[in-house]
Amino acid sequence: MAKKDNTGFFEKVYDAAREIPYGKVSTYGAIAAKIGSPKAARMVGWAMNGSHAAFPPVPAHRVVNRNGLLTGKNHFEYPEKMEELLEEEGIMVRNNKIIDFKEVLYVFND
DNA sequence: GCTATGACCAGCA
DNA sequence: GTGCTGGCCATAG
Repeated sequence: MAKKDNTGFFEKVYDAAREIPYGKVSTYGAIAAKIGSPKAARMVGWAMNGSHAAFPPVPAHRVVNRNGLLTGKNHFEYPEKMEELLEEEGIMVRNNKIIDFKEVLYVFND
């Protein structure tokens, strides 16, 4: 808390995404649940759609779907950019999917 | 104010 | 086990 009123839902998503530490990933549902809307997972994805305009930058490459699949890789500068970033952080990616997903999955603390 | 969309999730055939 | 449909919340037009 101790946070001023953000622009809205979007800023909350950005803030949650920035909470993800290096070498870790998270899911849309987890972020949505953290901000108080476990059903707004879709909105989370859409929020990330404008994450490129957010500052500080949001590590959207650390945000994947429930299956650990790089669903939003298509929205990056180029599709393989997401995989590169993940592998750069020590996260193994195979066929657009994160290996040992549960091991690199970051859990938010309330 | 209503309709359409969105990088999802869960249930059902 | 795989594929698809519905629902869910919030923003933009």
